[in-house]
Amino acid sequence: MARKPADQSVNKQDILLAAADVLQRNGYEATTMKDIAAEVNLTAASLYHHFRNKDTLLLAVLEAGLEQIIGQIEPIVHSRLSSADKLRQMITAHIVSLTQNTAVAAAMIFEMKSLVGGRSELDRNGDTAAHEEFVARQQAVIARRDQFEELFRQVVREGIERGEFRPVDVGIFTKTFLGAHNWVGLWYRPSGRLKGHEIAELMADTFLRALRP
Amino acid sequence: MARKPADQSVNKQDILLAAADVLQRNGYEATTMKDIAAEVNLTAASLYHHFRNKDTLLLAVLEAGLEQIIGQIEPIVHSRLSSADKLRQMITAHIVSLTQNTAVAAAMIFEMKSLVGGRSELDRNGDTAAHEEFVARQQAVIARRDQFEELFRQVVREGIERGEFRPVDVGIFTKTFLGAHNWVGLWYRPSGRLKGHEIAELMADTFLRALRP
DNA sequence: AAAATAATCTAACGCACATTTGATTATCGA
DNA sequence: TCGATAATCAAATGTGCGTTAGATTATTTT
Repeated sequence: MARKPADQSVNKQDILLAAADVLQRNGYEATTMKDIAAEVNLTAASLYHHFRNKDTLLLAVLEAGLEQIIGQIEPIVHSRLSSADKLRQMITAHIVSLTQNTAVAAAMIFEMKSLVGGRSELDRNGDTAAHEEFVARQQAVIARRDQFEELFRQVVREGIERGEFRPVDVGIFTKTFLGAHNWVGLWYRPSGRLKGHEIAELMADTFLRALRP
Repeated sequence: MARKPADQSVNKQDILLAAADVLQRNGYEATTMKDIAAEVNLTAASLYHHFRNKDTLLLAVLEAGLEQIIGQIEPIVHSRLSSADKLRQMITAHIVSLTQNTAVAAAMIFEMKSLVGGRSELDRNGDTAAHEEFVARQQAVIARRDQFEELFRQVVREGIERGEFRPVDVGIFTKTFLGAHNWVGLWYRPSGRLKGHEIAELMADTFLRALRP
């Protein structure tokens, strides 16, 4: 089979998107390096030029997805809007983002837990130096996920203090709507009855109503 | 190693519970037959006396979990309560059930999708007879999951017709609170600040408020 | 243009895992 | 009590997958 001569080389970003795609379809364990490589017209071996190993690749997918969404949410928190307006915009941004990249969304939902409790491949081999760096990045992602959640909690708390919202259990209420959001990433289909922003609006209505004093 | 002579034999139910437990911790692909077997003090080979293969075992876990929760919800739907009371009881029953058996809950959330899109091991081997039976059971589980969701939709619709609830998009609203519920199964810890029934109450409050005309 | 580095490939390795085989022990119905 | 069936095991099989080694080609630097 003749090699395509000018098939220009692939970068990490391409691989991350492809990986998210395959991950969404198959889940981490069922996703092979070959699957991911095929998606970008490479061989499995070539991926190791870009990523140390499979676990690191997954981690990079999660990191990228997390930073992307936090980048969208954070400015809203620190704006001068009313708490209600903030929350509405945050909810919308989150859901729209999830529906626009369901691949990354699903990867984050399904694979995040493998960071918390899961045994990773590296656990048994002896490269402790690389392993420790990996564990550190792993914990950083978990911490970042918590910070993300805290952004929402902050706004709910603020709204209660300002008297815009009724007093609710901030932790539970936040987990309630974040759960609803994440779930969207699992059932949303671009071909469905409603678009992402329409779903977002309906859900924002629901939760802002539930917060009315 | 001397065999324990009177270690009485294990039944399918035991295996299903053990499997759900391991599944929760590791996810389907990362769960080995040996892991499950160890949980009930058997060897991997022995599991094949009870289940045709690994896929069938997963399927049985999902079937059992689904029937369990439907059995709890269905009577409420057909009772004489107000729609609001029905919904409150259904929400509570669902969440309490999820928190009482987080193993099965997580398995259902994470592994259900492998029924929809995933490639199962059997896909490539040639036993078409067994394979077709498997596919049939697989589709039955998916259909049953949809029926479960329809029970909730039904009550929301009924409440709107009776004027108890404001008119909402029934499909989206239902997916909203079911998403919130399922999420509970992923973060709930028995050692946490609130018990299952307390969480259930708070969430029911949220959604019933959002439905007020 | 030479040297250095980046990107990719083919081929091979080793291992963990699902599954099969065939034997062994327990239980139960007649 | 005996034959049948259920439940279990140890051992072997085959395969798919992550990963490595080493060579080859492309690109960038000097």
